[in-house]
Amino acid sequence: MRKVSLYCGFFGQMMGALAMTRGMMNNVQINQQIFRESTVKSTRHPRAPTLEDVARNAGLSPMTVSRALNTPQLVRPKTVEKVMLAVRATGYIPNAMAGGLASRRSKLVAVVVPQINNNMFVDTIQALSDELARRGYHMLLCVAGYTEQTEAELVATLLSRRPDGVVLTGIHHTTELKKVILNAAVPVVEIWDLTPTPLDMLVGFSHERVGQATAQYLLRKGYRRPGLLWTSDSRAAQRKQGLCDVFASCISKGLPQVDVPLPASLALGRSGLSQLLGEGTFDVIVCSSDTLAQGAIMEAESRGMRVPQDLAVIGFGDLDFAASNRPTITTISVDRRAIGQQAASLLAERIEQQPCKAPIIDIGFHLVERESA
Amino acid sequence: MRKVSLYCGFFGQMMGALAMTRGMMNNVQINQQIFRESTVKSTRHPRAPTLEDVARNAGLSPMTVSRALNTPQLVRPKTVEKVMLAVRATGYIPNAMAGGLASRRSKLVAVVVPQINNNMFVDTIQALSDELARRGYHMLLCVAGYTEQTEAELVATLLSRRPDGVVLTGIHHTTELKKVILNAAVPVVEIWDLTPTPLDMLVGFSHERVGQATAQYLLRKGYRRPGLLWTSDSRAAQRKQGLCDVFASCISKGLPQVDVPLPASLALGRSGLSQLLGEGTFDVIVCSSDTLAQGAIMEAESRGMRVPQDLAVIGFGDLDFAASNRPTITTISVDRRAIGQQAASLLAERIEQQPCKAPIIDIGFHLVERESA
DNA sequence: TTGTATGCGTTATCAT
DNA sequence: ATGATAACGCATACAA
Repeated sequence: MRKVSLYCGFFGQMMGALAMTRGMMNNVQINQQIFRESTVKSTRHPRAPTLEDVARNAGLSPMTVSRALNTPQLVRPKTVEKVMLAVRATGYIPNAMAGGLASRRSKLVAVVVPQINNNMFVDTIQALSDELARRGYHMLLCVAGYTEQTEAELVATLLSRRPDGVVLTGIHHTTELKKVILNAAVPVVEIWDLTPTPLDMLVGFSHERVGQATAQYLLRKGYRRPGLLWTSDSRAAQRKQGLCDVFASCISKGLPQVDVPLPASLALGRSGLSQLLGEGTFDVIVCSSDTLAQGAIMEAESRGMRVPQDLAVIGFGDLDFAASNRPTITTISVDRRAIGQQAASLLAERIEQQPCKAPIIDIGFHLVERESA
Repeated sequence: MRKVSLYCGFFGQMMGALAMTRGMMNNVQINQQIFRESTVKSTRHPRAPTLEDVARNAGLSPMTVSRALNTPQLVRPKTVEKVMLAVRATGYIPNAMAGGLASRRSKLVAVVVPQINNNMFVDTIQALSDELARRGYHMLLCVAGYTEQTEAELVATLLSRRPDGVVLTGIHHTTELKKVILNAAVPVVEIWDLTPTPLDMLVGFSHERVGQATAQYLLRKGYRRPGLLWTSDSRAAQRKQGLCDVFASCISKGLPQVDVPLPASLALGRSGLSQLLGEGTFDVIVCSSDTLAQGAIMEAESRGMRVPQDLAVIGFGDLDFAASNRPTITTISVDRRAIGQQAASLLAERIEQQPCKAPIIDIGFHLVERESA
C-alpha cells in the first residue's frame, strides 16, 4: 500500500536486504560496543556507528561506502555487496545532519498550517505527507494558528533546518516572513488560495469565485433570504466577499450573519443557527463549512423545520459525511488531496531542478447539488 | 495564543527584536551578496550567512556570537547587543544541521501515526505539536498506515535525522523496529495503548478495559442482543476482545459483527448498519468509533427506527459531535489532547535529563452516558 | 567574559 | 572504480 517506492537510496536497499534476510537476523551481530572497542580513539559517549566504522568493517574507504549507499550504479556490484554486509553487521544508520551539512540538501520539507484538527486541512496534509515520503522527503509539520505573526516566527525557526522546500497555507503573510523566505532562496508553495502573484509557486483555488458560484446557484434555485453561518478565517472571508457581491445585485439589504469561532463544529452549527433564527427569517442558510451545515441541518430538524422545504442549507468542502448525511448536503467540492499531492510534486520537481511546470495551479472546485439546497 | 514561550534561544530573542524594530525593517540591509563580496574566499554558490559572517560584522569571534545566541547569560549584555545588531544586519539564520551535528542534539522529535485524517489522532497530533513547539522542538511527522512493516521502514529513515525522541502509535512493532530503536538508544514514547512492558515510555489507556466497561454498561442497561460495527485496526480489536469477554458471561452465542475498512466514515456507518440489520435483530449496536455510531444512528432513523427506543447505539472516542448529535451519542471519552501533551512532556523531560517521572501513564477513559444508549 | 583548537559525520572535488 | 583531502557550520572543551 503505502510504500517508499521512488526513493531508492540507502533505506530502499536496506529494507530490501532486511526483508530477504529476516530469517537470519538473530545471528547478525548488531552491537555498537563491539565497534567502539576496536576503535582506536575511545570516546566517552558510545557513538552510533559511522561511515568510517562501516568502511573499516568492509575494508574500504568511507567514500566508497558513501557511494555504494547513495549512488550504487557508480560502484562495482561486488563492492556494493561487501558494503551492505558491513552495514548490517554494524547496524549503521546514516546521519542525515552530517549528510545535509555536506551536501547542502536536507531532504526536508517544512509545512505550515493553521490547524491540524480541521477537517479541511487533514486530507491535504496527509496527501502532502504521502507524496513527500514517496519521493524520499521528510515532512516537518508546524501549526501556526490563524495569525500571520505566529506564522512568521515559526518559519524563521523552520528555516534553521535548511528545508529543501516550504509549504505555506494561504497567501497573506507578514512582510518580514516574505523578506526572510525570499532571502533564504528556498522554494515555496502556497496552498489553499489563489493569487496571480504568489511568493513562488502555488496550488489552490479562488475562494471568491466559490462564494460567487454559491450565490449564483442559490439565486437560480430561487432563494432570496439567505443567512450566513460563518467562521472568521481569511479564506472564509473571501468566500463571503464573493457571495455578497453576487447577492448584492439582487438583494438590497446586507446579509444577516452569525460568526462562530474556529474550529467549526456540529455544536457551533446548531447554536449558530439558533442565534440566526432569533434574528430573522430565512429560506437558506449558507455555511462556511460542511461541519457547520451539518449542525445547522440538525438544529433545524430538531425544531421541526424540514430541510430543504422549510429551510435550505448549503455548505462548503464536501467533507466525507456530506454525501451520506440525511438530507445529503449540497456543497462546494474541492479536491483537498490533490492540493497536497500537487504541492509536493511542484516542490520536489523544483528542488530536483526538473523543467518547471506552471508555477500556479488552480485546482478548481465544483458545486455538488444534493438534497439540502 | 500559540507562542513559543519557554524556548528562549535564538528565535525567542530575534522575534522580540524584530517586533521592537519592525518600523525600521525597511532600512535594514538584509542582503547576502553584500557579505559575500566582503568575504575573503569567494564560493561559487551564494551561501547563507554563517556565524563567521556575523562575528566578522560584530568584530567578535564566532564562539562569542554562538554564546550570545544560545546562552546569553554567559555574555556581557553589551556584547549581546552588538551580536543582535550584526545578526539583523546579516540576516543570519542558524544552521540547525551544523548545530545538531556538533552538539549531538537535533531538537527534533519524530512522530509516527497510522493516519492523519482520522478524527481520533488529529487532536493528539495537534497537542503533541503544540507542546513540542512550546519546548523548542520541531515535529517530524510520518504516516505509517496500519502495517508494522511500513512503520519499521519509516522509523529506520527517521532515525537518520537523529531525532532527540520518537513517538510511536501503539505497542505492536516488528522485532527489527525494536532492535533498531533500542540500538539507537533514543527516548521513545508509545501512545494510544497500554502495556506493562513498553519499549521505553508510554502514554495511553487500556482498550480491553474500554471494551469491558462498554459491555458492562450495556448489560446493566438491559441490552442483550448487541451487534458490532467494527474497524479492523489492532486497538479496535482489543476493545472488541474486552467487549466479548464480558458479554460472553451472559450471552452464549458469539456476537454478530460487520467489519468496515479504515478510515471510518458516516457512510460506512450507514451501510454497515444496513448490512448488520440484514443479518439479525439487535437492541444495541456497538460501534468502534463515534463516526460509525453517527452513521448507524442516521441509518436507523432513516428506516423509521427510533434511537434508542427501537435500537440503541454506542460509540467510542467522544468526538466533538457526539455531545451535540441528535440524539446525543453515548460513548467512551478519552482525553486525546492529553495523550499528546503528556507524551511530549515525557520526551522533553527525558531528553533534558530531568528527574524521570513514571514512564507509564495510563490516561484513563470514562463512559459518557447520553441519549443514544 | 572572550577566544582557540578541535571534532561532529558526511559529501564534493579532484586525483589515481 | 576507488581513494585522499577539504570543506560543510557549529558547539564542546579548554585556555586565557
